[in-house]
Amino acid sequence: MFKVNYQSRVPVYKQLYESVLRMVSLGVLKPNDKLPTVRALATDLGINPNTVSKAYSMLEHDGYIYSTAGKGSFIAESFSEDTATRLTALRTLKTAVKSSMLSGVTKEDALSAVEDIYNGGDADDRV
Amino acid sequence: MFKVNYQSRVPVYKQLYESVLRMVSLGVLKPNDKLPTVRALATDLGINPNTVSKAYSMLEHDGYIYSTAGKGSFIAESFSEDTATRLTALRTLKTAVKSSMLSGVTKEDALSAVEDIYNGGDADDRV
Amino acid sequence: MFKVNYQSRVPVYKQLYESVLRMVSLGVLKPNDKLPTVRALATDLGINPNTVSKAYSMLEHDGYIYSTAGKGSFIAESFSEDTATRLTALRTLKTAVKSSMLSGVTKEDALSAVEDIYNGGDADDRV
Amino acid sequence: MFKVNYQSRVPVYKQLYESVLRMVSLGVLKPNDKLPTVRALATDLGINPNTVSKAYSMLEHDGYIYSTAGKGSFIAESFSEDTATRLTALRTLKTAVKSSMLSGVTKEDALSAVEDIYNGGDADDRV
DNA sequence: GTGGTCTAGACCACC
DNA sequence: GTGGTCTAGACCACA
Repeated sequence: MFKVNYQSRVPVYKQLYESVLRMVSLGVLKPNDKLPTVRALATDLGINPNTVSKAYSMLEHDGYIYSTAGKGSFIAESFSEDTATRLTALRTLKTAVKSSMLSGVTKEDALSAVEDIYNGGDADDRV
Repeated sequence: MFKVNYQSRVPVYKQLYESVLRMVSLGVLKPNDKLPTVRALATDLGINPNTVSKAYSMLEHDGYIYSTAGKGSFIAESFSEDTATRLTALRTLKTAVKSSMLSGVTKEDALSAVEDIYNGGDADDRV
Repeated sequence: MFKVNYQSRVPVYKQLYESVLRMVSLGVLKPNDKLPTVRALATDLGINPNTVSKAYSMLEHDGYIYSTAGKGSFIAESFSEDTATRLTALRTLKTAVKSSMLSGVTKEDALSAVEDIYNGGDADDRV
Repeated sequence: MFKVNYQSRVPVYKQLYESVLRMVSLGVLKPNDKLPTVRALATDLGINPNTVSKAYSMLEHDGYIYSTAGKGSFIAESFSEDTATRLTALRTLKTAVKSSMLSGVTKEDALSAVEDIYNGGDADDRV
């Protein structure tokens, strides 16, 4: 269900964090669904339980899941598929903006690109 | 001229690296413009010269600036000269904007995302 | 395993950088092999950990190795995987050998030049 | 007659050093030919006389030129066009070997490439 | 004075 | 324990 890339520079706990967000945005996980226990997921992935615990703590801190001792961790009620999708989309967008900036795209061009799209312009239009 | 956020989890040298790129993207710095000397910028920002040096070294390694001992550091001519890559970057950005729009991201959020990045915001910050 | 020449004008970190590449070219190191830890190699060579770290950082930046905190540094899989570039490199080398032969370089000199480089000699040394 | 690239990472004095070698190998300068004076060349190129002086000192140290106070600097008698050509060719070869090594060419392949060429193999043969 | 390298020693995030 | 970052301070090559 969850996968981590050990060769990646991205910390494992962060990969787990984002995996949960992705699961919700894809509709695989829904509000009040139960997440695997820390130990189960740790042994399943062959990683340290501390790492899983760290990811869950961050998710709880950010209000995306809630945990109750003895029962487990669950997707927060407020964390619907829609909000998850919008959230991940916004993050992807930021990454795209950043890489375009690093490629020499000026701020004006970037802003007008956004305007263009939201005003009905087609992404495939010649620039 | 350059600013760094010491609270950020993003390394100072990386903030400097991107600041220079941003300056060029904003048109403040142009090819063959002289960058502040390593020591001057270090004392100006209140940081260690090594940290500035690290940023400059990386910029040079990546071909964005050129440095010569005894003279200083300068914006490379080839920087942002390649309009072809800039145009493809812009098209990639437009595609990203469009898909984010389809995922429910509002125009305001998209615009502020652009502002964030060009003002030094980090794409990796949790929303 | 790794050796550095402290007398050389070539920076130690660069010697290390090329040593790793040489090790792979010689077949001593293969993809996913673990490199010595930064601290271990530093004490082994009697140099500062920062210097080793600098070499490793550059190797990672250039995609030859990958490092993860808490685990170590490893030879990248993609390294020397690209036989195409290796073949073109070999053809370029042959052209260079031929033109040097036509310029009066003896076979012995050419062979010892190759030995020099692969044994750590620097191409920039004055002859 | 002499040119220097101020943007290059190669020190100016070294560019001058190699310029003289190239001039001899091209037959432009011959044994006992007079080199421009330090001051003349410095003002001509718009660089510091110390830099020219350094280049000349190295050339003299390596036996390629000789200087006599009050008269100037001259190409050494032993430094014929042939030796200059062979010298520069060997240096070019070393550079080529090094870059091929960095591209993943093994030592064996490099050595057999040399053998191939000197045994009559054509550089354009398929590898 | 300029950038480049290196040391010594510290703290942090990650596993 | 592992790599990553930063500081403080030193020396060198270059112009």
